[in-house]
Formats: sequence, C-alpha cells, structure tokens
Amino acid sequence: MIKTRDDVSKLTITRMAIYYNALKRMLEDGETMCLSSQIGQHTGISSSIIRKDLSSFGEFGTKGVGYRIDFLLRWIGEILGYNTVWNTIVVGMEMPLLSISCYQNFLPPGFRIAAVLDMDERNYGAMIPELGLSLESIRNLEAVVFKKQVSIGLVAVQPEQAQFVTDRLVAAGVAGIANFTQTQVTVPESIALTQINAGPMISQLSYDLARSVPVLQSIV
Amino acid sequence: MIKTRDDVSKLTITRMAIYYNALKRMLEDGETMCLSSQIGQHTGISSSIIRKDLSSFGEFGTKGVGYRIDFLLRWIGEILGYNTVWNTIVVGMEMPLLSISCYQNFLPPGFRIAAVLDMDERNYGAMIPELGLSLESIRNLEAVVFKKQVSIGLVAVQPEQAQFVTDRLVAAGVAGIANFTQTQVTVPESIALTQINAGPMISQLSYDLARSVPVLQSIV
DNA sequence: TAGATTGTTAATCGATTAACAATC
DNA sequence: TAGATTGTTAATCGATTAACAATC
Repeated sequence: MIKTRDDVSKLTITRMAIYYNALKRMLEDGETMCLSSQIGQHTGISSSIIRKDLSSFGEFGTKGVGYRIDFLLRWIGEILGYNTVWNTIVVGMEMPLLSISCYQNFLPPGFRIAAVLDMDERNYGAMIPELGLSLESIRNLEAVVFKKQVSIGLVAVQPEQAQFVTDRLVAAGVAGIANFTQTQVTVPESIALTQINAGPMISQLSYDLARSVPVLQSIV
Repeated sequence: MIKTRDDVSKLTITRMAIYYNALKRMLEDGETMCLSSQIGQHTGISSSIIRKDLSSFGEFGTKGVGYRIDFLLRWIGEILGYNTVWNTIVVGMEMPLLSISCYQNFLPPGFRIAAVLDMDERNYGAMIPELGLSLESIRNLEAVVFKKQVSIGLVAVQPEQAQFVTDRLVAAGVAGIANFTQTQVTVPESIALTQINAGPMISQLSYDLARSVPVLQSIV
C-alpha cells in the first residue's frame, strides 16, 4: 500500500508529522472525514502541498469526498515509524526548555525514554518521577545503550561536548541522533541525524523586530 | 554599512544566527581571522551559501584574505538585533525540554526573560532562582506585558490554549511570538512569528529508522 | 607580482503553486 | 447525472551550486 520512495524530502517528512498532529486534534473534536483544505486550515499549509505530500506515499483519499481521518492517521503513523517502540537516551541536562515531565508530550509517538544521563556528577541518582527513572552517570552510556536497546540518542550537553558525546553514542550502536546543542555535529552516512536549532530560529524574531523599529534602521 | 533589504529569506536569517554561534566559538578558540570555508567546516554549510548570505547585508570580508571574526560578530549581532535588550515573557510550563536555568543559554543574545506565567494555579509563587523570578498567574499577562515592556512572547502552553494565549499576548502589545506548541497559531500581518516544531523534526529519525529496518519494509 | 579568497553572476536544482483530468 | 475533491502534471518560483572576475 505504501509506496517506498527514497526521494522524499525532509520538508515533506516534517509536514507529514504536522498533518498527523492536526488530524489527531480533528479526531478528538469528533470529526471522521476531512478535506485537504481543512488540514490546510489547521496547519497553515496549502492544500496543494498537502495532497502532493500525501500522494508521495500512496492514494489515501477518495476523489470528490476527501480523507478518512482514522485511516490517514494509521498510515501516516506507519510511514513515520510511530507504531514501533524506539528506545531513546537523553544525554545532558542542558536542554533549553522546561520540565522533564513534558518530554513525553513533546517526543513523537513510539519514542520511549529509556535513560537520562548527565555529565554533572552532583546530579547522579536524582529521581525523575515522571519517567520512573533516575539520573545516571555519563560513564554508563555504552552499557545503557546496549542493555536497553537504545536506537536514538538525544544530545543536550554543553556545545563543547556535543561531538564527543555523539561519537560515543554512535560507537555504542545508536542508529539516530537528535542534536539540541548550538553546535552542528557530524555522523557517519549510515546514521540518521536531526539538528534542532531553536536559538537560530528564534533569532528571526529579533531580526524582524529590529527592522521594524525605526531607531535601529538609522544605524545604517 | 548594512544594506537594508526586505527580500532576505528566513533560511538566510537562521543561518546568520548559526554563523554567529560558530564565530563565537572560533573567537573563544583564539582565532582572529577566518575564511568562508572555515565557517563552513564548523557549520556544515557550503562556503558559497555563506558568502552569499553575508553579502546580502554588506561587504564584510577582504578579498584574498577572509573575514575578521570580531568584525563579523559585531555586524551579524547588529543585523539580528542581538545588541538590543528584548524583554520576553514565557507563558506555560509545557515546554518539552529541560531545566529553566538553561533558558539563558538557549535564547539568543539580547533576549531577557522578564516573567514566567503558568496556567496551573498550583504552581503560582514557585521561585525560579536561576532567573530571580517567581511563577506568576496567567491573569497577570496583560499587566506584565505592559509593566515590563515585553516585546516577545514565548508560548509553551497546552496545544488547546495556544491560539488563545497568543491572541492575548498580541492584544497586550507584544510584537513577536515564538510558538513551541504542536499547534500552528496565526497572528496579524504586523506581528513576527516563529513556529518551532521540534516533534515533527524529530520524526525524521523514526522515519529514517523505520525505512532502514528490513522487517518494517515488508509491511508494504 | 603571484596567490588567494571574496562578492557576484549564471546555471542548476528542487520546491511550491495553479490548473485540470480522473473519478467518486 | 451533477457537483466535488483528489492525484498529478506543467509552470513558476526560489534556493543552491559552480565558476570567475575583482581585488587584496
């Protein structure tokens, strides 16, 4: 049913996940069918792109009618790997945002946090009740990856240590890395990598604001 | 000195912030000059794009020689609005990641957290020692934005409340919104908006992994 | 001057849009 | 059948790349 293509862009994959979130909300609202234009209203993405993205993977809709939401959710979930359990390991407590209890809402379906490691020895042993885990030493990295069958590493250490920790995770056998630090890291071809540059993306705001404030314009 | 252009893409602005981070690290390493190819090595971005991005704003380099790092940092900082103080307000404790003490590292230079608001009444009054602030009620939103001259709102509430909180922030007078929730929000033309879709970006990993694991391929 | 690297141009590549044939 | 919306094509738009003239 699912077309297997290698030429699907990263933009398409990210948008598929955005559709998934929107569809889940529509389902919760009691909807059962939807149009590409409705997904567009929920996501701010044009219906043309939505139909094109979906059709990269198969024919999920009915002409003249639209899409069944539950059907679409099931298939997008399948495409994005949401129906598999992916054990993840969090390394570092330098993640910018808030409250570890929210990791769960924030990670995609199927992602399971198997361990949280930190480089600061003072923190070892601290309980994280929301996850039923306690903070472990970075020294356990290789053992934890092996024992808990971790396939994805979330890197949230200080920028200086990002590449070193990434290398250790890869050597220990993870298949994918999400890098939240300000540094860009590199991995071998065979390893999946996502760099999340929240800071640079937020800089868009100060750029826009600085340009709209007349006082600053005059600095030219 | 700085060209004032309206046609610079968001991608260019995000990359400018990435260059800034890389240059700061190079400066800390004791470098004083750099080539576009060296910035490329630190960021994984091609030297062609780097020179093109920079030249959208002016001529910052010297032919045959390269760029002065301190000079470049100063100008990129000016372009991105890093040399101004931007008061920000954090609404919601649903941010996915960790440890509020790290907001500072994570936000771009110039961003100052003036207040943290939450919708959960049980949390009111809790101290955030790293920020020297205590958690306030959402009811104070308008008053805080006015009193502390807040120009940027960081929205980190539950998805269902994202649009409502955004509307209140805009009505209260902020000029920019960073939306960290899974929902896409809309704002008037005149308001700057950045949507940070960490979850969808991370889905790239499970997509890649699902495709590389033979067992799943056979589900077709 | 000879060597090197920027800033910029033209060519390529990819992504988005608009339009419509297919079909429920 | 008539009306509607998908899936897909062709046209447009924008971003990246490669190459090189300008120049330190």
